[in-house]
Amino acid sequence: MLYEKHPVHLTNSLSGKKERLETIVPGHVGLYVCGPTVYSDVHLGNARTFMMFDLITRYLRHLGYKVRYVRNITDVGHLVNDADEGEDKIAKKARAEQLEPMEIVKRYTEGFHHVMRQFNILPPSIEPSATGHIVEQIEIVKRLLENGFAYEVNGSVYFDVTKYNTEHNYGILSGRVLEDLMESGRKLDSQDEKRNKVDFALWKKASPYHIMRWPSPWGEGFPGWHIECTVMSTKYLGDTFDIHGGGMDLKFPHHECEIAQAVGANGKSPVNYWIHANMLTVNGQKMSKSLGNSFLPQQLFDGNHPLLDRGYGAMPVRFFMLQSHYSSTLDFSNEALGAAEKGFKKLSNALGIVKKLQHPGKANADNALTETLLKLIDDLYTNMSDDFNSARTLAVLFEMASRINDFKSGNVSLQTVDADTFEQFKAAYIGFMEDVLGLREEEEHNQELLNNVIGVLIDLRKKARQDRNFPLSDKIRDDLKRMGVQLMDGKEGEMSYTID
RNA sequence: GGUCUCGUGGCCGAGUGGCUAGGCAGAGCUCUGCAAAAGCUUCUACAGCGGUUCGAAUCCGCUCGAGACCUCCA
Repeated sequence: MLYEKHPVHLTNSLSGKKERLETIVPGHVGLYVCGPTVYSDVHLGNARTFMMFDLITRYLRHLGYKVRYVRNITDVGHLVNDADEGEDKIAKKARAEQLEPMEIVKRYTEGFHHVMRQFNILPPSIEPSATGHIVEQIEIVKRLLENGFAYEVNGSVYFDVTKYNTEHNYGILSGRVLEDLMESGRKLDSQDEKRNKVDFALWKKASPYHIMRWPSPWGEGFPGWHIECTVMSTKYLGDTFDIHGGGMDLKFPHHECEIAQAVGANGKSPVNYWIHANMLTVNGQKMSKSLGNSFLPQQLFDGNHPLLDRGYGAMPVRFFMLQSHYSSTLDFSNEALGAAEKGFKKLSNALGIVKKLQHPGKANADNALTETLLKLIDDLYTNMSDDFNSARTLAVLFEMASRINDFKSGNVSLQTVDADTFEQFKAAYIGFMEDVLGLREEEEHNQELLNNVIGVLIDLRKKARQDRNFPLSDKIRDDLKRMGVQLMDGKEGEMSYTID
């Protein structure tokens, strides 16, 4: 198997070190990634994280692993803002728009899926939703109460972090020290039900006007902010599974709480390898809604945003993101995207070329060249297996693209490589471009481009007709017709067209 | 304030102590009716100061600068 030949090493956030991937069941990988909260549009920064885990999944599968990829949809928990401030605004707005929560969930889930498709991000194997697992969440809260790591107050249940920390290590992932956490930050409100401010909600009692509510042993309420991930990950992947991923900003408290909940309930550490994707930044600052520097993928495609000089295609953007390592911050800029666009075009052109290249069969192989080509193929795996280094992998692909261009132009004859080597080379280039990196040829003939192209032909035809060069004008019309574009002449010499 | 990360050439970005990252941009050349594409050649680095080492962008310390988390955030 390829994964035996090219064992994967990945940086485990738990240890901070690069470790060799040893899966629980040989040949299988259980992967859980925290999905979006579907109460607003996903922005470009969000998309980056999902793209990075798409890359990881694609590569693991390419190596021959059977990957069960679970990515949730959070549709209850921190949706309705019941924080200290501002809850009235949201409640008012929801009422004003007269929307059911599920209508909102549906709208943004579909929007999210649409964005995923645009970036060629493959769907997960399982996409569970928090509201579909209320029963399981209640069960695990019960177990935490039984095990003494939770307490009930007025119909709400909280996780007892201090108690947990006497037996386990709260902070094992994020490096936080409980005493420090107790000292910093805001103080415990006198009305607060928590015993300590570090405690977090497992189940919240629903206020009379709270719209999302379910019956529970503690009265009507809704689940807390972290419990859904613990439930959905362990339900589908087991009490201990291989890899858990998410954005860097979820490391604390979200992932730390997940560990505490799982350990508290099941008595074992839930995850062997934690992977955190870093943030997309704009002018050095994290892209986020609250800072007002975020934009939506659609705005990126249209160029419809003050930060954008113009629009960019989804594939060049994907290429742009793959040029940096998932664990590094990536700074967005028009200049960088413009450069990426050109770089991507180069690789994309070579992809189109290599697909058409046919080896003549006979060969007088040049050993040095053969070795070089085989080495390049090997480098693809070496770099991807080294913590999914897509940036280095792209560098290898650029080198391969140069070779492809040489074959195409005849600078280097295809006969200097034997057919088998060439087929391997070809398959590797196509495979890594399309299957592993998820980069496909730009073929989205957008309507505007097509219009303009046909416009040029129409102008030529008009000129030809004026010159009474009818053989040419007829050729243009006939050739286009064969492609399904019907030109129609109007009375005043204007032309229109239809496409089949 | 606490914890942590980062600072690479005009721009973006890889870099596991010793070997060219790569892309974009710039310069020259080849090819080309003109372009484009492609090919060849080429220039510009490692925030600063110390230290460890035969040798450091890479390890250690300090200084300066930027950022992330500590509240929902991918």
